[in-house]
Amino acid sequence: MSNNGYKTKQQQAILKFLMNNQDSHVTVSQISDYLETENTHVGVTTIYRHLDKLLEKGLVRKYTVDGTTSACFQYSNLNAECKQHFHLKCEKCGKLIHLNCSHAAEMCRHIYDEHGFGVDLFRTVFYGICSECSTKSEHNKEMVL
Amino acid sequence: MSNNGYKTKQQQAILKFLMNNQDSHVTVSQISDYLETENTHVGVTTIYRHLDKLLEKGLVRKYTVDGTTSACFQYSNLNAECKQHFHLKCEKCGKLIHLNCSHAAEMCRHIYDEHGFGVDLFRTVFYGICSECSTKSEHNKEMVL
DNA sequence: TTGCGTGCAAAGGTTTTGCATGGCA
DNA sequence: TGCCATGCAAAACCTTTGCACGCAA
Repeated sequence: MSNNGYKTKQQQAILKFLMNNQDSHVTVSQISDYLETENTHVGVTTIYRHLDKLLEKGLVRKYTVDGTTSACFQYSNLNAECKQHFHLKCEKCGKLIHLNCSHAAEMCRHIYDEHGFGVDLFRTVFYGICSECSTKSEHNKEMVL
Repeated sequence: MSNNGYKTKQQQAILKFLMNNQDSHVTVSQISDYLETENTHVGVTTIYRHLDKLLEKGLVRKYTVDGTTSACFQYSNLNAECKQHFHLKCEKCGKLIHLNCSHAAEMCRHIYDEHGFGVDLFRTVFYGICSECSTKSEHNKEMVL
């Protein structure tokens, strides 16, 4: 069944990098480039394969960001709790926030009860600007509606 | 300033197809294939260029769906109202629902007031299963939590 | 030793770019 | 006529696959 497979240097390096960057999303080439600077060459093929495994395990999330063409990945230990709260993602700094909020949960129930739509909390992400970024850029307010 | 550019056959054909399929998202190759069956050949380059323009104008939305590799586009006249309501997208049939719901608006305000996060309603999409699809597939219920 | 993990090269796709030609206004 | 629009080919990317070799257990 190969529950976890072998423990290899490459696997550890990738996972370590992802965990050190939980606050932001990274692309495959960013992972590759970074590891290169650490004198730890890992082929992109290997990176893709590990990300696939991590996705299956629910340890990373995969995003497609606005104008970019390549996929972004972000470490996020998706456990049972993540089915019950929302995810907010800052469009500025990329931070992922796990929001435990009864208001949100209630609204979800409302949408299901009244509008018949079953929201997939695993998949749904709220995009916007986090509090830090919005105070940081008071001068050039962009899209904070 | 080329506010709208020229009106061409290709442009009209693409827009017409998108408007006739507002309920679902389509890929560039689907657009191309369809136009081919209509004996209206339009190069993919042209399709990409028009979609870019339509995106800028806010007349279409761009998605990346689950396991697929190519981008999906969907006609959706984003007007001022769309800044004030939520968008629900069915993962099964692709339908896009504009949800005017005071509960949702209230929750948004709550998230901003209490959690300091300014939700970007233009960008945010709720993924899930719509009422029709959920009743349709009662037997193999998948991810309606 | 066994079999998964790795990395290279190549393939497969999607999207973009350059450039000559076509067509709207 | 003046420009933008178009389409082909090629380039540029991103991602996946095949296969031989490496390495953990």
